[in-house]
Amino acid sequence: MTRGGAEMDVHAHDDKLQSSSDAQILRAAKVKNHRALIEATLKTLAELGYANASVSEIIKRAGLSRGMIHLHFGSKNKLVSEAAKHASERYHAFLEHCLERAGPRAQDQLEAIVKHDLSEDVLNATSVRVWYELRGAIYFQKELASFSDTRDERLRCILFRLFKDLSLRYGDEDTAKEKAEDVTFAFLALMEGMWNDYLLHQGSFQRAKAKRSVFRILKTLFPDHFDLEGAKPA
Amino acid sequence: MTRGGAEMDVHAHDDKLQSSSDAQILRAAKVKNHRALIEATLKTLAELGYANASVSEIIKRAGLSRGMIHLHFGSKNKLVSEAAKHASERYHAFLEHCLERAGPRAQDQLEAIVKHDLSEDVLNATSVRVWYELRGAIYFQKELASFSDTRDERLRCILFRLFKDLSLRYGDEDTAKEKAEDVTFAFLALMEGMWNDYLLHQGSFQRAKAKRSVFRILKTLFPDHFDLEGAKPA
DNA sequence: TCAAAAAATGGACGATTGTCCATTTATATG
DNA sequence: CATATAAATGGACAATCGTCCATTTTTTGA
Repeated sequence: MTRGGAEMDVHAHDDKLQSSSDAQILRAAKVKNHRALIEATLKTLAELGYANASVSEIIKRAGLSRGMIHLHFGSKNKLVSEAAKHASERYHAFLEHCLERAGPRAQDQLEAIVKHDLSEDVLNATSVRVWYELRGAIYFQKELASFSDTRDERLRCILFRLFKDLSLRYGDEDTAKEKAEDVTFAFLALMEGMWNDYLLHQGSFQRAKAKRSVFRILKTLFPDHFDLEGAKPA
Repeated sequence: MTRGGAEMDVHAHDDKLQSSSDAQILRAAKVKNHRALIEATLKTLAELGYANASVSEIIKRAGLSRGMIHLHFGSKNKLVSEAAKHASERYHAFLEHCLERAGPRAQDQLEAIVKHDLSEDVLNATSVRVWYELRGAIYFQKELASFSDTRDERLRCILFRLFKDLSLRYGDEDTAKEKAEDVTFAFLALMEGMWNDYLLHQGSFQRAKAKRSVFRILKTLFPDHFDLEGAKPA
């Protein structure tokens, strides 16, 4: 943290001779505007989509002037990257929070993940739209991949561990491992598919139905550990 | 079909006095160019995404001149709509073909749907990218929804019928219906999630693994009718 | 309090967007 | 073959894009 936090790194046209000491100075207004730009970017992505999220629309929502994007981030693409990073970190942090709050058993942790992914904090019009747009934009703005990739990989690892833990109660090591692999893959696809469905049918999407649907799959896979409401009580 | 096929409807600035008889004349070159524009649009969407699929890029791929889009479709948005319609119909037609070819049992039909959705004809870089881009674009080009909506609804009905058919072998009418509802919902989400995953990890995506994953879920739900390879033989 | 430094502004810039139309080219019919 | 009509062309057009920078405004420190 000697450099005062990476988030304050203003773009450097020639970053060979970064005038060291100056970087320490943090003015409150600057960091506020920095964040305002990121929030405005996410807002714009949600409201207009990546294709229509222009500099003009972003600064309009941020209530700042045109030059601020170049000043703070160097380019619009880099701003979008920072916004993606921010959104990813926020998702991740909330997920960790939910996992910590939940019980220690594998089925409790899994229930927490399902309920997290279908909660109004995560599955809402803004977040899901942003997620969809940024995902699509990875294709022609490769650096966006890094954020979602690390997060997805971490979630995948957690899920695999939990599913393997449960699967071992139903069979031997080898079959449990194979089962856990398949179920992890399917579970991730299932949750992402739910997000897609939410995006497409925001008016008629029913959280309760979605939840019951997921838990029915889990109940069928692990009948001793789940029912249609979630993890079975101890 | 008296008007020579709706696809030849050139935009009409004032369509009050459509000079009837002229519409009959179909020149081969015209319909060819019409199709070329639609194919070029899909190609551009796949290669550059919705955000970068400009008129210039589309006509470059079609090998035609700038004015053709306005001449044939009236506007770029209408061209994109027609392209979406075309892609949707192609998907639908191929699915129906697969269903007809498959055996009559519910498990055979379901196996056909899974294999169709994960086949190289459907799950390929071009088609999936186009699907993703058009889906996202629905948000700010509402008319795009109509095509995917009707198709999705039809698929949903087919799936529900098949799943209910199977579920009845495992329980009474009421529980079977509820199970079928949940499974239909989950199955659709699962397949869409697979498409998402394919899009994001085209390099490492494994069809076989995806297929096994889906069939494992189906096997767990309907153990008498599926194994890890697909429908159980008779 | 006042010069120096940092931060923010808003317009200029060339490039590109989608739309449209005056021409040109190709085809069909008398 | 000549003429009418359909089809295709490619540039003009205003609007908007992202980038950048000469200014102005604000804050800092002696």
